[in-house]
Amino acid sequence: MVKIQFPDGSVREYENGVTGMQIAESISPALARNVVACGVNGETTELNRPINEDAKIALYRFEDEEGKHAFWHTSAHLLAEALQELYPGIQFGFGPAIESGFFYDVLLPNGEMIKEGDFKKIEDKMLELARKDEAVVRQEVGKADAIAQFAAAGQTYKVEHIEQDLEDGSITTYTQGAFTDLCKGPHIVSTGIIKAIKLTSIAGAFWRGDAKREQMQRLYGISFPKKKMLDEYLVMLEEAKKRDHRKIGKEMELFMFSDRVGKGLPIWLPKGTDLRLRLTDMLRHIQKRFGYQEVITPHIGSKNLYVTSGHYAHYGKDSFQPIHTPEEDEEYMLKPMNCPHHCEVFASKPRSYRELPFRCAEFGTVYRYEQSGELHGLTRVRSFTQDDAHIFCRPDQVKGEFLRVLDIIQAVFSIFGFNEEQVEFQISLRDPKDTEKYIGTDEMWATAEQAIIDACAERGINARQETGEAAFYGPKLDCMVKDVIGRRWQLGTIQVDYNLPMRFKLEYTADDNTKKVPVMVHRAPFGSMERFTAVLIEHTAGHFPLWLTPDQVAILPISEKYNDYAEKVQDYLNTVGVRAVVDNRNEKIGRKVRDNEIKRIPYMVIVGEKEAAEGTVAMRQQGGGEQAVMTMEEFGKRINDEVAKMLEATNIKPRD
RNA sequence: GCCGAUAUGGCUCAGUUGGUAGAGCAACGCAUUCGUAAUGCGUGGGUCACGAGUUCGAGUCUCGUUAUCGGCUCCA
Repeated sequence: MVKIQFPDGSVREYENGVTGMQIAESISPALARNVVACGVNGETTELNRPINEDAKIALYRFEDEEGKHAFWHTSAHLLAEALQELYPGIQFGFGPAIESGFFYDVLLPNGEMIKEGDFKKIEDKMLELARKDEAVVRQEVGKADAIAQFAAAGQTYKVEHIEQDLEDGSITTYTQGAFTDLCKGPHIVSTGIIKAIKLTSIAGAFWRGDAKREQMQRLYGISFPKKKMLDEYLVMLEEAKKRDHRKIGKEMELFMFSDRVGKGLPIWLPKGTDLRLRLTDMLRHIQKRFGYQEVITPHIGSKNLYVTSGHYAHYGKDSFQPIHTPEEDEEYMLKPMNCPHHCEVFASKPRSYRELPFRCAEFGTVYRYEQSGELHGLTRVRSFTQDDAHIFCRPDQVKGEFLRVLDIIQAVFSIFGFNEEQVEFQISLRDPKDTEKYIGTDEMWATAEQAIIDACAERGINARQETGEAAFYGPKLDCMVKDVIGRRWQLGTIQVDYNLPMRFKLEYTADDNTKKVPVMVHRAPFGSMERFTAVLIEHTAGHFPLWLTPDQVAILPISEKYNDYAEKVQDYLNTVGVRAVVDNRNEKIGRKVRDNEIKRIPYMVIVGEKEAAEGTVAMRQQGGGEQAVMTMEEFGKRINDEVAKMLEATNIKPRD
């Protein structure tokens, strides 16, 4: 017989050979919620593996999302249990499982602080407790009892949480050993299968995310059922860090920051600029085919412009403050967005319904005062260039315009090989219960929201819908991607706006000769050149596609005797539009190959006596791929053909 | 902005309990003139982020400033 104790304390018996799945099916749904998976005697196993006598079952399957959640959630409790022993009087906040690992928010008494140097001690204590293999026991408690219980334990944050957020009848606690936590579960059955633990970092976190409340210490950690899995995780993390755009940006000399210029102000170096201009040209080419008209507007604007637009009232504190010119008593701001300028472009002459939609595009550089602690490489900066455009159209044209923008996004993502797993879309809708917060009529909102939903559906985009996330002026669609270590960054956004056209009193003459207010659609499909480049660097690990990469070909002479021929080849290639550099250092060919491999140049051509005599080059593909000998003309054509083929996809036209 | 950590030649990093800086790579020079992931020898290069303080003496200890990193908060 197999005797199994469950999280609620109950014990059941099963025949030998019963599988984890059969056990899960035999118990009540409420209990099964806690039966995430199973492991036997500390060894992980699949749910369908037979379980034999004397098995002490721990419910666990790590690969399963919910299994990870429970495993890491219990690990968070284990952390708290260890901390409680090590630091009497410690206060606990929240301690959930997260995407990779877990954290616990804590506050030591008397202003004491946990330091990174304490990690080893804490990890050891956690492992010591885990080895006791304590059962995790679930218990339902009434609200009054729960408050009394945690008040007695001195847990004021837990008490506050119960009092303010929890309802009587829905409160449960989980106990392992001497530690009891307020928690809704689920958990693994016992702590014994937690075999490898690593505390990863410590950070400040405000209680309830409120910057006005106490700041607690947030301890991050990760745990695994096997030491080997932890090692693999750490190796994976190291590998990911090698793709960090900040590291590669430095290695490839793409961009830099200077303390003297100022934090958050990126400087694009020659190679990075070269790449960015090519990227901009590609987007520009596509936009032209989609009927956008490009404009250029100043980097500053009168403060009144932003007062009119309403941005000053809403976001003034997040902008660089107005510059006062005492001579003429004027105030100017660095432009935090391009929309007001573009409204003025629309208003520059009377508009007819016949010329709508009017699509006004600009690679517009904007300046925003981001909090210093929030700056991050190229992904969060204080000066950046949006691939911005504002579309002025009739309400019935909104859906069509969304479809056209989605066509652009999908085309560009496919050019770079982004797939659905890497890109997430979110539709932000208004909260219909809180209509006061939003401007515009119910009908306008319904039309616009339905237009976004339908447009996504038509283009096969699986978008998450978030109610209450819309801007006060209209619904929007955002596009998110993850960086190397799983942080999410927003790239593109498409937003419907009923507000600005009214504030700027924009109008067009309709077919019935009445004046009507256009709808404005903001769109920046890739967000900013900075963020998009950062994502591209991490996505490609610096191995940019041939058409985009700064140096396409490295020419390696076998010895200095062939430097002249190498330069001749370079001249020819540059003439036919191929970007080639010569490595004329006095080094052996093996060394040159190695160095240029590390520099991530897609093609090398090696030239020596034979090639110089015959006018040929010995091609080598990056990564030790294809090798072949051909004339320099053939090689130039090959590169150009390959580039042309890659860029064919940019010759798209709107489908509707 | 808040919490914590970090700051040493162009890059990556050593530097023991405070005794006045070191390696590898890169750069430069010489030799070599080489056939697909590191040829050898040599040379130059650092106010140890910046500013105060403690001390006979500070890269090392203390305080402040700046920047960066990890989070929190924020993100038009």
